[in-house]
Order: sequence, then structure tokens, then C-alpha cells
Amino acid sequence: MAEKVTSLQVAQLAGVSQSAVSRVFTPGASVSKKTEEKVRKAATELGYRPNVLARAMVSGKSRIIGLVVAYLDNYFYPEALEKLSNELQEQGYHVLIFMASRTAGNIDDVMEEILDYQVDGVILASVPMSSDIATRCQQAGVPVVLFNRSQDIDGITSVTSDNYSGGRKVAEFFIAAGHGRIAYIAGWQGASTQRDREAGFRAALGDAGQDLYAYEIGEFLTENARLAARRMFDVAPEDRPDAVFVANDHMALAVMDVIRFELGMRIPEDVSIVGYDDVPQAGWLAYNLTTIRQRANLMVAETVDALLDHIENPAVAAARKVAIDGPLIVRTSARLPKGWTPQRMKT
Amino acid sequence: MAEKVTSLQVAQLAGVSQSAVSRVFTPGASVSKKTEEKVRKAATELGYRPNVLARAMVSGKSRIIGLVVAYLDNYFYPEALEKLSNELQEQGYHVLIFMASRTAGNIDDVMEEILDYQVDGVILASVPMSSDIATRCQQAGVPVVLFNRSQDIDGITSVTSDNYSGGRKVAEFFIAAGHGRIAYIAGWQGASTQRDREAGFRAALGDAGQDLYAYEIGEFLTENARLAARRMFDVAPEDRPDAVFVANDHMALAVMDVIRFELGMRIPEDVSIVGYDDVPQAGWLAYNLTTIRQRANLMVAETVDALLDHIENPAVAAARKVAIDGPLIVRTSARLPKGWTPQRMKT
DNA sequence: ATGAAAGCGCTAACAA
DNA sequence: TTGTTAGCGCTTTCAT
Repeated sequence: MAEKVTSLQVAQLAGVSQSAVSRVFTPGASVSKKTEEKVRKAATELGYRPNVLARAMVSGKSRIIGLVVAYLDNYFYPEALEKLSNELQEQGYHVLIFMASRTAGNIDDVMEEILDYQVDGVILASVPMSSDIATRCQQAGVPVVLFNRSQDIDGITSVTSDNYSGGRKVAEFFIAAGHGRIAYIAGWQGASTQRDREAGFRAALGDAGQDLYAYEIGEFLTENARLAARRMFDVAPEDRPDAVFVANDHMALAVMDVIRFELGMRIPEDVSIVGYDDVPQAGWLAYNLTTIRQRANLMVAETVDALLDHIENPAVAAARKVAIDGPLIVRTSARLPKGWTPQRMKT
Repeated sequence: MAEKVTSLQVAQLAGVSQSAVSRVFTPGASVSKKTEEKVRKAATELGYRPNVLARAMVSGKSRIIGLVVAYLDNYFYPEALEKLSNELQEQGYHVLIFMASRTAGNIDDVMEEILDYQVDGVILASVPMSSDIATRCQQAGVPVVLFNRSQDIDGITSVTSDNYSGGRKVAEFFIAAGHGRIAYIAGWQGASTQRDREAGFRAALGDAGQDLYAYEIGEFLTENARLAARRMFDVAPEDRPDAVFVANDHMALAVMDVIRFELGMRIPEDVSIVGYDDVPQAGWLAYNLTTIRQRANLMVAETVDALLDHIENPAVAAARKVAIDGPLIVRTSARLPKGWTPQRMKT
């Protein structure tokens, strides 16, 4: 079991000062070719690598990003997490992960723990903003960006899809297809994503002179989505909605199960279903769910870009509110307006 | 933006020495009630929290666990990741995550980076062991445990499900149901999970006097699984397999899509499909996949337990090879043997 | 029980 | 370009 090897040991072996070793491992420091050579040789011989923690202490930069994630069971998040982690790794940062889920206690405690690690920045992915954690970070001087959540408070950077516009698109699509009993199954009311999707949806419905035909709340939880669907369809067959916008795919897939396998209805012949996110499962042929795509790649890129901007230019960097437009991916879970054809399916 | 507050500042405000402050925040140190009170008061007033990194430097314990994960698109992993992270958080550790995916370069580089953070331990989740990373950690004196992978090398702790026994169960189930043309779609050959599942499956088939009727390789990738399925069924209808064991659910679900929607065959009337893992999607009614359950909770508990054991008793702790038996979850994607009934489905 | 002092492994002035 | 020196914020002897 090799013992921990320090820069001092390398220095001694190489016959130089300890700071010379430090310089060799500091990009852009001034070292002569000769010294560099000697040091590198000694370093590899001993298997030396700089201690990131020690470096962090003195430099004040840990190159650690705290990532707080609420749910991993909505399949949008594993995808996003993977991309975030990869992108940050490429930039020389690493991700310290914090689950803000059920088991973990108070989110505020989690935040304190994060800050204890002297993270250079924090990404909050779909974290309920009940108590304003983000503000707490700002106070500590740690840059934050909200991923897939927005906040009315100014001065906080957030990256989302354009949920309002997405909601509108779904309503317009339903109306173009001639639907007349259009319903909505909502996500968790505390989420800006939920509120914006609903607002856009209702607005476009209103523009067409329609009103919401039925409304239930699923809270972004599959089980509650099932219950919501059962309540919504527990009426005489002719009084059932003929089109339902479900606030995310995660719920929409569960709703499709209820409709097809419990109620024995056909999709889209009896009822059209549209979701939101375009998670991989939405493209699975047994569901083939029409949905609004959240462009995860773009969202991640914007998130990382904004965060690094704040880290590197603490004074200058202005808060951004990014909302990325996403296309309606037309599959077969919703009736097509005249003249539309399903887009090529991801195989 | 509150500046960083140090133990020294707290000490001054409280009128005690800096070490007194340290003691207050060190569980089990000897401090008088009075001092503790004064210190805590000053600390909350200033919003002081100990700097974990500084503590790590002097104590040599970072309370960081490096977690290397390969795929997050196999839904077994997000689940496991969430549980691992939660459990470790409860034990006062935090997870530094490393994606060993396609984009990230060499895994060995990733390992070096991990060790640079002076992690107290490492969990390798489904990481290809091509170059023996685990050994590399051992050398550095960092405890490792392999999650959902095993290694023949002694002295390395691993936690898996009992893949061999799982493979056997599937074969026995097919045979009990009277299948006579039994096929297998394999995962990535470098994975011990794949090899063990196949070995158990073949062995039980052999015990019943049968041989594998068809064999293709899907490498644990959905796209390759689809190709494998197409190749496997590209024969005269009467020559097609009547039962297929697919090495994990992730692939099995894709295979079901090919069989039902491309080939127009019925499941389980024309062909039985069984998977492995019991990911959440396997229970979705549009698939309702019969599968071997990996007991994620148990696997995680064992993993954390073993890792902490190694961390806390570096000398004593013996390497463990844990293989957790998992039940066959009988749903409707495979023909039932006489007298069997489907188990209650997770709703 | 408490304070003083040493030092974890490193970077960053400052001299030379 | 290089070495010397002073810390980063904390824990931990060692005295008292």
C-alpha cells in the first residue's frame, strides 16, 4: 500500500525546491525545461499527484460543484445529471452530489453541508425553493444556478425550457386536431415548470375560445397521476375528456397505462395524450408519446456556461434567465390535425 | 456577501482560544459547558461552520466517497445511485461523482482524478474492469467496492445479485412452461454479471437436457439489442425461438418493441420474454415484463456496510464477495407453467 | 478543561 | 528562473 507522496519528497528526489515542484504542476508557471524534466521524472517515479484539497485550501478554489437533485425517478434527471457531470468534468470541475429526496432531511441542512465543502458553485436541479436556498448561497458568496426551475426573485440565474410556449404549443395542437373537451393533469404546484406549462396551455386555449374541460393534480408523482386520471375519467363515457395534456412524461406514461389497461380506452382514437420532456421512454413504441422536447443538451450547456461565468467573473457576471424553446415531437398518442404527419420516430 | 468566517474569529468573539472552538465542533472532545455555550453563541452569531477541507487536510479523512458510474441510461443505476447517495449521506459521507461514460476519456485518468481528492473510499458501479482500476486504488491505500460487478481477483470486495442463480431460475421457468426453443440475448461480454447470468442459464438448460437454441449479443445497449433481436428472428416463423432470456431489462424492453411492433408477434402467445433487474419500467403495463429482481436496497446496504468497514478497520476488514439472491417476478411477458399465477403487480 | 504551538500539503508573494 | 517564507483553516499533542 503506497504511502501518500508529497511534493516535498518529489523535490528532494529531483534535487530542487518544493516550490519548483508546485510550479511544474501549475499551468502557466515559469519553470525551465530542465527543472520540469527532473521534477516530472521524480514525480512519476514516486507516483506523485498534487493533493487537490491542499491546493483548494490555499487557492480558495476547490473545483468542486455542488449538485442538488430532488428526484431521479423522473427519467429526465438521470440524463441531465450525466450530461452535467460530463460537461463539468471537461472543464476541470467535479460534482459533489446531494440528494434532496424524501429520506434526506431538511433541504436547508443539505445546503449547509454543501457549503462546508467550499464548493465553487451550486446547481439546484428541480429543488423546491420553499425556503430560499438560492439566496442562502448568494449570501455565502457562492454562485448558484437553477436548473429546470425558475424563480421570480431577481439576481438568480436559471435555465429552463420555455414552458409557457410549450404549454401553448400543446393547446394549439389539440385545437388544430379539433378537440373540444380538453383537460390538464397538473404537476406539483410549487414548481415554476408546472405553473408556466399550465399558464401557456390555458392562455392558448383561451385564445381559441375554449376553456379547460377538466383539471386534476398529479404532483409529478406517478401514483398521484394514476389517481388523477381515474378521477378525471370517472364519469359517463360521453362526458370524458377527448384530449389530456399531462404536465410531464413521467406522469403521462402512467396515465396512458390507466387509460388503456384499466379503462380499456384506445389512444388516440378515444382520447389524445400529450406529455412534456421527451424522456427516452416516450419514444418506446408501446407508448410512442407525443410530447414537448426539453433540449437537455442545450439546457446543460447553458447551465454550465452561466455557472462558470459567475465563478470566473464574480463581480461582472449578470444573472440570466434562460428559457430554451423546445419542439413538439409528434408521435402517435394524440390525434393528428389534418395534414400533419408523425415525425420520424427515434428508433 | 458574507465573508468566510474562521474558527479564529469565533474564538475572539467568544473570548476563548481557537482550539476551544475546534473542540466544540469535535464530537467527543472535552469542553466545559460554559465554553461550549459561549462558543456556540458566537458561532451562530457569525454564521460559522467548520471548513471540511481544512479538517480533511489535517485529519486525513475527507469524508468523501468517490463513485464511478458507467451508464445512467440503464434505469437500474439512477435508482441505485440515489440510494447509495442517501445512505452515505446518512453516515456523514458525501459522494463525489465521476461519469466513466463515452465522452469521458480513459477510465484510468478518471481514477487518478478521484484519488487526487483524497477520497476515503471508492465505489465502482458497473465499471468495465479492463485495466484493473480496483488494484490501482488498493495500491493507493483507498478501500474499494465493486457494485454490480465482480472480479476473480481475490482481495477485492464486490456486491452483486446472485446472477448465476438468477440465470438458472429463468431457465427452469422456461422449461417448466414447456418451452423447447430457448434463446439468449447476451449483454457485454466483459461484464461478470453477463457471464454469470449466461452460465447459470446454460447450466440449468443442460440439466434439463436442452441446449441453447439461439444466441445473440446485445452488449447491454438498446440499439444492439434491437439488432440482435432482428437477427435472431430473421428465420422462417416456425424456426423462431419460443422463449428468449434477455440479459437485462433495459435490452428486454427494446426487444419487446421489435418483436411486437416490427415483427407483429404476440407476447407471450408467440414468444416468451424474460429480463433481469426488475427496473421500474418492467412493471409498466404496456410491457409487464417477467424478470429477476435485483434487490437494490439490499445491494446498496451491503455496499455501504462493506465500504465503511474497510474504511474504519483498514487492517482487519476482510474482502467480501456478496451475491444477493433475487426472486423471479412473474408478470405476463412469458407463458406460465401449469399451476403458476402471475404475482401481484406493483401498481 | 484550556491555551500555545506545530504542522497537514500546498500556492503565492517576495527576493535573489 | 529559482528558493525562501508565510500562511490557507483546521486538529492535535503538549503543557498548564
